[in-house]
Parts: sequence; C-alpha cells; structure tokens
Amino acid sequence: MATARFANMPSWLMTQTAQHAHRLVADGLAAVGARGYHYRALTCLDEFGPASQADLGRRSGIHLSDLVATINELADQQLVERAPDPADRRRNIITITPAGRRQLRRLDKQVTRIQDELLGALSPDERDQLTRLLRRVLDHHTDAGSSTP
Amino acid sequence: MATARFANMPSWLMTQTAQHAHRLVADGLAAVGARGYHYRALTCLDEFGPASQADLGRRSGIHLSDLVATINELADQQLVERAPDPADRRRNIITITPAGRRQLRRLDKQVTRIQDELLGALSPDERDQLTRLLRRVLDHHTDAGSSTP
DNA sequence: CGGATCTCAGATACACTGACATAA
DNA sequence: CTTATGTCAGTGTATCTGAGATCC
Repeated sequence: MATARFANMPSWLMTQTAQHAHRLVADGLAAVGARGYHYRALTCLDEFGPASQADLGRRSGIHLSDLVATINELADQQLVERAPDPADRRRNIITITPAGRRQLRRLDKQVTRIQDELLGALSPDERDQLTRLLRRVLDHHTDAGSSTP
Repeated sequence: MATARFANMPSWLMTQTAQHAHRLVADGLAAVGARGYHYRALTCLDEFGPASQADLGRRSGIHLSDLVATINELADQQLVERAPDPADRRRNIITITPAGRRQLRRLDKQVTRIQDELLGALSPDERDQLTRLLRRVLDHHTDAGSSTP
C-alpha cells in the first residue's frame, strides 16, 4: 500500500505497525511454546493472584469461551492449576504454579527484547513520546465516557 | 488488562489502539456496505488506474487468493469491471466504474470522519507527532534493510 | 425465579499456504 | 521448460455470538 491516501492515515499506520508488533510478539512467545492468551492469563494470575475463570476473563480481557481452551492448554503444561471452588461449585479457581512463574519470566524476557526490535527506529525519547500518545488514545476509548461527560 | 506489565508496553498499546482503529473503520465501512479489502482495492484502482489482479495484489498488499473474492464482490455490485486482457489471455483487467468512484468517495468520507473519532484525545500537533512516529516505525520494518545496512 | 459460571459450537475478518490449469 | 496469472480449497489467529448445563 504505497498509496497517497494511506501513507499518513493514522488508522492505517496503527493497524500496520500493530501487525508487525503482533507478529514479533507471537513469534517470540512461540519460541517458548506460548501464545498471547497464555501470556495474558499468566500475567493476570501472577499480578492479581488466583481467580475464577470469570474474574480472570474480566481482568485479562479474554472471552470466557476462549479462556476455557487457554486454561486447558496451560493446565496441560502444569503452568496453572484448575481446582473446584468448595464455596461455589460453579466456579473453578485457577492458580499459577511455580512452573508457571518460571515460564512467565521467560515470556517477559522475550517480550521485553521484542520492544527493542519493534522500536529500533526510534530514540529513547521518541519511544516515550509514542508510548504516551498511544496510552492517551487508548484511555480515550476505554475510559467509557469518551464524549460529552 | 489493567496490569502493570502491559500499561506502558509499546507492543500492547499498538495492538490495542489498532483494535479500536480497526473496529471503528470496519464499522464505518460496513455502514456503506463495504469492508477493508474493498476500500483498499478501490483506492489502488483509483490512484493507479486499471490493473491486472496480480498488479493490484502487489499494490494493495492483498493476497491474490483473497483478491479473487474481493473482486467478485466488487463486480457483483458493479463497482469494478473485470475484463479479459486481449494482449495477455491469462490476465483480467480490473477497472473502477463511475459507481465505484462514488462508493469510494463515500468510503473516504467515512474513514476521514473516523480518524477524528479515533484521535479525539489528541491535539492537532500531537496527531502529527503520532503519525510521524508510527510512520517511522513502519518504514523501519518494511524498508527491507532494518538492521546493518 | 433471576443471574452467574463454565463449556462448546460456530461465525467473522484478515492474513497466509498449497495446489492446479492455463497461457506467456 | 520456466515463469506468471488467476482460481479454489484450506489453515491459523484473535475476537465475538449464541446456546446450553449447572449451580447460587
């Protein structure tokens, strides 16, 4: 797409750079046998502690339906444990295991390395600028009240 | 994803803002009965003139296999014309029709409007900054020689 | 009963792969 | 013979919809 219309169109630049970002991250995670959902789920379990699938879904932004498969895969690798909640028999309590934390450290390392590859064209100051601008764009659309408060 | 790890991670911010961008654009195009591939194809035909599907695929970045369906759909709506090339009987020459140009104007209008919605949080100067930074990130990854020239 | 929780089956859009017949 | 073109069938992934069973 070397067209005049797209060359400076923010939505286009966003989706294209995001595609590169996504591919780099996916490859980095795949190199350690994981994918995005695994990283997000493990991160939430690590930062917020054990949770039901419903809670985990809300925190990670992963759909409940997709979370089922994600947890299955993580449990197959013994990276998380799925245990019934004795206090509420509908619920599963998901807990990250020590092996899960080790894997999470590996994933963190990959992803950190990849930020550098992704932003190789920018100076540290410019990376900060970009991060802040994107942060504000994102907040504007997730802070619920985007218009007319 | 309100986690500390992701809050300022460029790759995450990129994919998330891109998701909003993509949804807004897709909705805007859908409101006029189109999707991304249609817009991209029509844009290239408008800016570069009639082309074979192979050329169109190279210019638009749409895979040849996907282009078949895209052209089918556009032709069904009489937005483009698919005619055999007398000089090379393997080829189809795709041409945008007057109705296609009218549709393209509608799509342009939608997409332009959406840039404003997408970047509502930023001042004009900041929008320029963001655009330039993303442009450089993208160029860095598409200019082939990303490392060691 | 209403509402939450988990599971499964399927749909969509975009990107990509492989195979094939036809023609240059 | 090799290469280019168009077509078809299928894969993979992130996201979301809808339905159903179970339990609070």
